[in-house]
Amino acid sequence: MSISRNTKTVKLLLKLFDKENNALSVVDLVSILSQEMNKTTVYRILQRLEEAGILHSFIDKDGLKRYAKGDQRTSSPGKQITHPHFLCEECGISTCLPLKISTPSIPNYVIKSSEQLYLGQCKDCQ
Amino acid sequence: MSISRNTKTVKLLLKLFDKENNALSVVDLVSILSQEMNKTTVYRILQRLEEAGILHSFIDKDGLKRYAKGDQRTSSPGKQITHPHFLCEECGISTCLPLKISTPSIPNYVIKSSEQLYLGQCKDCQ
DNA sequence: CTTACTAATGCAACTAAGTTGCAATAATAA
DNA sequence: TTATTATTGCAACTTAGTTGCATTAGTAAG
Repeated sequence: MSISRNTKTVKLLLKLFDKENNALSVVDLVSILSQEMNKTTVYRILQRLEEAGILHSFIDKDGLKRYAKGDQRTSSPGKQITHPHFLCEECGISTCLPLKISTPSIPNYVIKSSEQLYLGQCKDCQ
Repeated sequence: MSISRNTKTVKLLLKLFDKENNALSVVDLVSILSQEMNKTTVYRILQRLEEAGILHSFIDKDGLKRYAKGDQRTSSPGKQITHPHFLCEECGISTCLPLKISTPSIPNYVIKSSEQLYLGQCKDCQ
């Protein structure tokens, strides 16, 4: 499923993520795009881009939602192609980590997906 | 470091967590204790209990803060005794998982701690 | 190219989580 | 018993995110 209408605002957000390799918080995106579109529009487009599998999201250490490029939807129920995220405690930059996640098997629990956030220092902050 | 004053409200929260083995959201705690204390007090006591190493916290899937029994403070800088948490997508119950977390080593990144949330079904919801 | 349909947008008002300042209260130590 | 000061309650505030609705603008059909 792709986005049904290729509007000016959708194009702007796609262009922004085209050259952005980090995970951006919605708050940042609203701020960056404040001259170009309404905050409600930012929220709604991000939601659609995630449903379309163009972006994926996660909650960071502060409870803020962040978006990054790539698909993380459930392809088949209970199986999620997921990866950990990194958040630099110094500069606040956040990235996707290209690692496979091995889901542990725990008695009495059925684990369907996971959210993993690693905290520390990025390359530039060491 | 322990809590400096053993007030009525602190006792109530300690008693609540004494018989509670799950991780409770602050929102739930404020609601449960609404007759006994002000929501600001709940927030502040939870913060102090975490600083004292009596409780630890994490952010759940919805970006809400949850608290559970036990210490998760950094004993020595860069070393955190941490464990994953589980959140049942059916009933919303959340627990600590008694698992060791193996921190991956990734080139260019210094990883100091991690937050791991597993989602799925708990024993009662299968 | 024009028209009709309706997804998408902007705006204002709202909800909900969490925070802050300050005066009043109540643990605790002396 | 008193003095000190940590803690509390309250009200007002901040901020992330949502909702309803009228207006606008993609898109497909003719």
